[in-house]
Amino acid sequence: MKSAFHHGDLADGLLQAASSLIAERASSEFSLRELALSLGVSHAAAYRHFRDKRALLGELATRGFIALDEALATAANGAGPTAPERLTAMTLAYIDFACANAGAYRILFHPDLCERGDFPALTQAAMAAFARLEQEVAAGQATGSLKAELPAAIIASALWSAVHGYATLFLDRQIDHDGAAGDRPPADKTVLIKLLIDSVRR
Amino acid sequence: MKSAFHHGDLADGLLQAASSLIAERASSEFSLRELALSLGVSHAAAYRHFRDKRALLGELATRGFIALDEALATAANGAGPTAPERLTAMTLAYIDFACANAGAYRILFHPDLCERGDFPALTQAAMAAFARLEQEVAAGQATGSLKAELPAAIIASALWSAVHGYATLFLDRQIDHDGAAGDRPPADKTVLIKLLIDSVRR
DNA sequence: ATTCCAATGTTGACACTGGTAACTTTCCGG
DNA sequence: CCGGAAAGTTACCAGTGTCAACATTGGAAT
Repeated sequence: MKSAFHHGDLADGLLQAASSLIAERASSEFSLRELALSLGVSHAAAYRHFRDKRALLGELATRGFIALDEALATAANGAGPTAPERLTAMTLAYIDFACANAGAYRILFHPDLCERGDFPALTQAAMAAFARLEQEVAAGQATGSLKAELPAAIIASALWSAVHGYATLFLDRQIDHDGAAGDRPPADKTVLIKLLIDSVRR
Repeated sequence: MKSAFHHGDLADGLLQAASSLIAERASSEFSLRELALSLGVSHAAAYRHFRDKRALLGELATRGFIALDEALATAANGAGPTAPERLTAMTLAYIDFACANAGAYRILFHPDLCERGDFPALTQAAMAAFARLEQEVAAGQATGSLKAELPAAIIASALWSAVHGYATLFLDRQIDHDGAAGDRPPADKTVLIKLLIDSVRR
């Protein structure tokens, strides 16, 4: 037992509690005080472990990007060998991850975290997930199954834009892919992905 | 002089002040109190004109969608007659609008406004902007310049997803299309749009 | 074992926020 | 001219992030 007299590992406890909260309410908003209360600890205890609320958000986002990266890796590993197959699986997994973890996904792009450089680990985790996508594109270009006129990074960011847009529009209830709701446009992630992959195929 | 003994038209004044604030700080966050203060009015005066802060946000978002719709209309009108040309102009205008009006664009998708039905005017404005895009797609299908296998609405929402994703990633500083910044992926809106339009072309 | 210290946690405050109730001022229609 | 509705004010409430001052704990050095 390495530490902790009163709680155990409050830093991790806070992160866990925050994860649960944002998962159950599908929103990225919570207060430090309710977090502390739910752990039976005083409202200021968190400040022994995080400089700010932003710092906690940053750590949460870092873990989120790592989880997202793992989901992408799993999808790619479970798919066939060709780049179009693998990219189809990855983009689909991306959208599914976002929809299944609404609160967590929103935190990845929390406005308070958009100043790059404040949280190096976060930047690194985000870049790692992107690099996985970019590398898959580059591999496809090398094999000849994808267009090679454009840099892999530019193609990858175009793919990212599309799936990110779909995910956020869906989470914000601006589009719908379920039953017929007349008050918002219909959408289809399969169609989006098919159009995307076809547009980069050789 | 139609009315207003103390201020003139506080409802509109508040909306204007909010617009200025979010424009200059490129963020969608502001407090009702600073709004009131900047108009030389007490902090509770706003509640004579808006039930909530949400109501003010809703009105702001409604105006934002209308402005966006106008930007799309202008772009389409200034473009050539073929659907690919027009859609290229519209998607480009969409991204430029978002980047030029960061705060306003964020408000369009503010989490507090995602419950559809709370603000009918907002839903209607958002649907009108989407309808303009969808109609352009449908026109292209009718002329034979765009693929006709898929419903126009599904194609339109795919286009929307892509440009929305690009815009939000850019506003959140997750991608960059300016000089070489090593800490975020490079992107190119022109490439994205070209890929998109080619993927729906016949 | 005793002592000391750094890590951890608590209490109480501060400024700020959105929101409400009760009161006052102003204007307009009868 | 006057009464009531509209518009604005003051005073308050609960909740938030944050900080400083204090208390407690456990392990390390003696």
